[in-house]
Amino acid sequence: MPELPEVEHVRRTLVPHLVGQRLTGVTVRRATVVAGPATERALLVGSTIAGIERHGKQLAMLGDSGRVVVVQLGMSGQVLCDAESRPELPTHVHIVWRTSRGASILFRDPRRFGGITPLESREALLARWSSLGPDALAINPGALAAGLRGSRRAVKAALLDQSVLAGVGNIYADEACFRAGIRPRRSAHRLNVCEVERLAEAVGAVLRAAVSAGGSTLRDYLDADGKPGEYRREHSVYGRGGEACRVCATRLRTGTIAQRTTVWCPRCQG
DNA sequence: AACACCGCCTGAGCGC
DNA sequence: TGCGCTCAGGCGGTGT
Repeated sequence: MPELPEVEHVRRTLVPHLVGQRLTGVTVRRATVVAGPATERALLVGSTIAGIERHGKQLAMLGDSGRVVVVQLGMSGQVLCDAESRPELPTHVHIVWRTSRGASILFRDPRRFGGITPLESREALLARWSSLGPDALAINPGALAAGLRGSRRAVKAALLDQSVLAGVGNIYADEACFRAGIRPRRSAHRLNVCEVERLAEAVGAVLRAAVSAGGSTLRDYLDADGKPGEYRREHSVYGRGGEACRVCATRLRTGTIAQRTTVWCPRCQG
């Protein structure tokens, strides 16, 4: 489940493969993953990739033509660089680009919650991203307070709202609430200044730790050793409902907030 | 107008 | 062994 740290990790690993490279061709194996016409021009064929940017969970490949391709990974999306040509493609590969260096760039997305959105200009990208809140890695207490102000819903629901804060998903929302000592069901507008400050610090700290670890879920995926639970060791609450809190040993509670499974410590999160 | 909620998808994990 | 069930969740669309 890619959230901001996993998407940032993908961005960083993609840069050396793509930036400065020209896209020489594309194979569209499933056109429905592309919003609008899946033409070569829209998919940057003939363009040299000038940079790869990220805002929240969205990736954008910038072509020197000025055109842009936005990639959203959704639940199960991957962008894979396949230098050597394998005999067989993995399953659920929807788009394959070829670069001037002879590499293949695959967009794979089994559940198809993700997708590709071509845009005609960098201005269109900025317009698109302006409807998102500030990037969660750069969040500060003032910006978070502005996003929570006047919202009566649960603080976790607000954290998951990409127009409030871009990049937080279910895992890191729970982890951030735990770190801040805030019960996720609290009404957002009832947090005091001190609590908003703690929450902003917690969101940043949790995400930075995950980014430097290469993304907790992604690393789990890359290991591919069939070793379940390896990455869970890093999480305080996510996926640990019913188990003992690592701080106070109280049994962690599970519930549903904003249609998402939510785990919290009834003692640490007052 | 803010917010809740649905439905899209596949694979893992489970009980039988 | 294998079947059928539940669960996982980002996010656009629709309902209240």
